[in-house]
Formats: sequence, C-alpha cells, structure tokens
Amino acid sequence: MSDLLKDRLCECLQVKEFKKKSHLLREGQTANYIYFIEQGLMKSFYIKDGVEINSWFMKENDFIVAVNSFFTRTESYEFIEAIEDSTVYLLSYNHLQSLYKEFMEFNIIGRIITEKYYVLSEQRQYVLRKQKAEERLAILMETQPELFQRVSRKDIASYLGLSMETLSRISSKKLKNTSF
Amino acid sequence: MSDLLKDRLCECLQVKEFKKKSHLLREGQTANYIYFIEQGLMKSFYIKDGVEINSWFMKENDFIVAVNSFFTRTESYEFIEAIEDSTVYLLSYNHLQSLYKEFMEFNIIGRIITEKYYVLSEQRQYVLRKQKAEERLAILMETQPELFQRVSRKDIASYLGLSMETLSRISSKKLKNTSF
DNA sequence: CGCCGAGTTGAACTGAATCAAGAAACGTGG
DNA sequence: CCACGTTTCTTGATTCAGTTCAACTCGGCG
Repeated sequence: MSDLLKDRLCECLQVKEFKKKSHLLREGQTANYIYFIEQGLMKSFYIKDGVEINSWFMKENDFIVAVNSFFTRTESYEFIEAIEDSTVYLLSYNHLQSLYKEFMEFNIIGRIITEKYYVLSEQRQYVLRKQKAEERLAILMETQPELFQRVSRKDIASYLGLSMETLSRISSKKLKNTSF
Repeated sequence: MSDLLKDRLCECLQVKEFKKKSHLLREGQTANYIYFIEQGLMKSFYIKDGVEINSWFMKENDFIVAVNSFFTRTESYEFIEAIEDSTVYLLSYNHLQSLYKEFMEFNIIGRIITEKYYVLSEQRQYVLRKQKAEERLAILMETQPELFQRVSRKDIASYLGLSMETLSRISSKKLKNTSF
C-alpha cells in the first residue's frame, strides 16, 4: 500500500466505541458502513417470528458488514449488535467507492478481502447443510472453540439452528461421553 | 476493459463442452478452474452419508467455481456436475492470478464479480435459515421459478434441505391451496 | 434484596425423515 | 421403434430428532 493511499484511508476511517448490546445496524436501515473490529465481538442476526436467528459472529481483526444491504444498497433484514464492549473502525460506502476509484491498487486489497469472506460464507453454509445437530456443534467446537467462552448458549444455539434446550441437551450428553 | 486485456483474456480462456451428468470437478480434486457458463445448467453438491446435498444451481451467463477449494487451494469437498449438455469457458487459477498481476484494472472486475457472488451466497444462507420447508420452497419458486422446469425434484429437494418425499407432499398441498 | 434473563431438565408434541410400494417417465440396446 | 430396466415421483404408514411448554435453579445487575 502506498503512503498516499494509507493517508487517504486514515482520513476516511472513523473510530467508534460500541457498548455491549448496542446496535451497529438495525433491520430496515441501509448498511452504510463496513466495519473493522479492533477490539470486541459482534453478532449478526435477523428476527423471524419474534425470535433472533444469528447468522455469524465476528471478533477483533475481522471485517464486518451486512453484506446484502451494503452491496446491493437495499434495506437490511439483519441487525448487527455488539456482544462485548467494542472498538471498531468505520468506512462508509461512499468513501470505499472513492478509494476504489482513486487508488487502483486498493481494488486488489478489496478483491482479496472479499474473496476471503466469501470463502467463510461458503464454509458457514456447508456447516448449515451438515444436518445433524451434534455434528454442527462438533464442527463449531473444533473451528471456533473460543466462541463458547464469549457467546451465550442462547446465541450459539440460534447460530447452529437449534433451540437453546436442544443445545443444552446435546452439550451435556457430549460431556458425559467424553468423560468415560 | 482495454483491448490488450481483452486479447490476453481470450488467450487464457478455453472453451469446453460438458455432457449432461458429466463432472467438471470431483470431490478430492483441487479446483483449478473458474468457469463461465455460455449455455447450460450446473449444480454443485457434496456427498454426505451416501446422499447428494446440493448447494447451488447455476445457468448460462453465470460464473461457477468451487469457492473453498479454488481460493484456498485445498481439496474440494464438492462436486460440480452438468445437469444439461453445456458449453463453458474455463480460466485456470494461474491464468487468473497472472491477469490480476498484469492488469491492475482486472482487479476491479474481479472485485465486483466476487462481491456479486458473495451476496448470492449470503442470500442462499438466509433462505436456508428460514426454517419451514414450505417457506423455503415458496422463496425458491419466487426467485428462481425457471429451476422447476430444468432441475429434477430430487435435486430441488436436496437444495432446499428436504427429502424428495416431503417436497412432493408440500408441492401438491400448495397446488391444492392455490386452485381454490 | 429482589428480579430477570440464562441455562437445565423433563414431558408432550410435531414436522420432516425414513421405509415401503406402486406409477409414471426416461433412455438404452436390441 | 419398441421392450426392458432404471430412475423419478407420488402416496401412505411409521419413526424420530428437535421444538415447545413448563417448572425450577442459578448468577448478575439495578
């Protein structure tokens, strides 16, 4: 990255703190920012028949964005919420587009980051399609064990597409199995 | 796109015909190509306990690729198969990378296409998380009705995360409801 | 201190899978 | 171009994984 680009990027970025349980984005709004998490933990969810359905968790050093809303410039069906007190950098849609226009090289970076998150999205989909509740749990425990320390069971259950009760049951069952 | 880039791109592209039911990629191989479908219809699936789980369908004027394998350069868990006799253009991973290196502007195109397919991936995920079988069917019928003409019920069922029997039942139920 | 949401456990219920059998559509070789 | 076998699709009966409802415990916060 050239110094010029760095300077320009820094001008565009805002820093912002979000308290636990505060919203970075609500359903119905059009996502106007892409965020980079310096510190903290976020979740994305939408509300279906009055209950939260979590679609991802992201933590420090991750980028987050309501993909559909941000890129298609339409109203978001999802919320983004801080799970912990967090510090994030904000880059607006317009700033991002001007950076892409002004700095050709920034498109390389943008492309590579987009590819990376696209892969993550596909991996999430793969796990979702792995039918059995226990398997989905097992995969999450393997790939992101740290989430179990930082995220409530309720949210984990929702992310795995389970009721909290079922998650509770299969977790305790799993514990029993491994302790013998 | 500059003429130079166009020429170079054409040099890199291969055309290939795939017969119905032939495989563009098999599980265990590393995806070495990104494809553009000129004519035809493809599906991606993986095998879980001996049964196919479809993850997407793509048709003429779509790009297809085994995202995870191609971008992470690892073995694919998914197959790509032609549902109809098809004509596709192939671009190899190495060619793609050299185009990105040689032609800065190609990164803009790459970024925008990646963004588009990332959005589609997220939309698929959203539908998957919409719990009820009937709703998932309804959404598919709204967004891609043409698939019902070109894809077997079996594959549609698998894509929707249902057994063929369940799809059959809710389809006929739906028909009854609408005819009164 | 008291309240509320998170988490656990049990019992009853249900949507969808599985198993099974038959009908219709398809394609392949004679 | 027909006959046969194979695969797709439908419908019914049964089973099961996971939900829902309910009661209770625990820990944190106002």
